[in-house]
Amino acid sequence: MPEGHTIHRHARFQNLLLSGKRTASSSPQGRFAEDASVIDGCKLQRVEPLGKHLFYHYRPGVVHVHLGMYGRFKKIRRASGGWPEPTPAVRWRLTAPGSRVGVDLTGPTACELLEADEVAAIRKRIGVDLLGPAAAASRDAVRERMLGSVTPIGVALMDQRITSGIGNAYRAELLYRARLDPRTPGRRVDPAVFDAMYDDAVYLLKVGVRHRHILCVEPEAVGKRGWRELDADERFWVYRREACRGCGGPVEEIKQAGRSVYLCPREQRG
DNA sequence: CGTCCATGTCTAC
DNA sequence: TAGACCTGGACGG
Repeated sequence: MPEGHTIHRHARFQNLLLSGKRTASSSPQGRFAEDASVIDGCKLQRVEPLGKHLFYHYRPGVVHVHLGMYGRFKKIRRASGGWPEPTPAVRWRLTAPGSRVGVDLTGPTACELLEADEVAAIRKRIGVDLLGPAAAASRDAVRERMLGSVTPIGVALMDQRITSGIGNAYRAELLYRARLDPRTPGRRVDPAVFDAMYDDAVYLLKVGVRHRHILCVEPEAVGKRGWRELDADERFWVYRREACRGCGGPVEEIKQAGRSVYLCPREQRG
């Protein structure tokens, strides 16, 4: 489930597990084998999340990981007989000799060892990380950019060059929670509505990091007392739903930049 | 077993 | 704007 919350959660966990340690790297699947051999046995200094990207800082270089649509990490545990046999699809196995836990990465769009200038080029094209330290202070600048344009707000929210971390599910849910039609041109969006939606994005992403799922429905709205109690089908107001959880009306599916956006035409206005 | 679909992004036409 | 990348879960037979 790789939107920004997933990436930050992986970074947090993997930092606790592996940072500051000499780590073993291998590529059972083979496509990362050459790069893995360069960093095998080197100390992992830090795992840095940036939007939907991860940077693994080593002395010889930086491993850049992007999960894309299919990528996932799986926790592995060392038993008495050693580490479990990797499936043939494991692109990167990362473990620390002293630890009982490691990770297997499968299916990423990117898993590559980069030089400093290549990392800098990626940073340059990634906008404000809504889960990063500059999120709150960047609201004015992001509002200027999105509301100073005719680009539909639903398209702008997904543009990782402006803000990073929001994916297709959060986009639909943020727009519903703001009662905003995705097709509304940026310059016609009410600034106060935008500010509330921006703060909501930061809030929901944090909820997602904490609870490991995209959760967009306040528990009280479905008669629950906590986020952890939400069932899988109670997480969304409109995303991939037939009926709007709010008003019960039909959810409309439209395409923006090639991706489906779900909205409640009764409640969301431009 | 097969087919379809997906929370993402890049690239070629 | 379509195709490519690449994996796994849901579902049908």
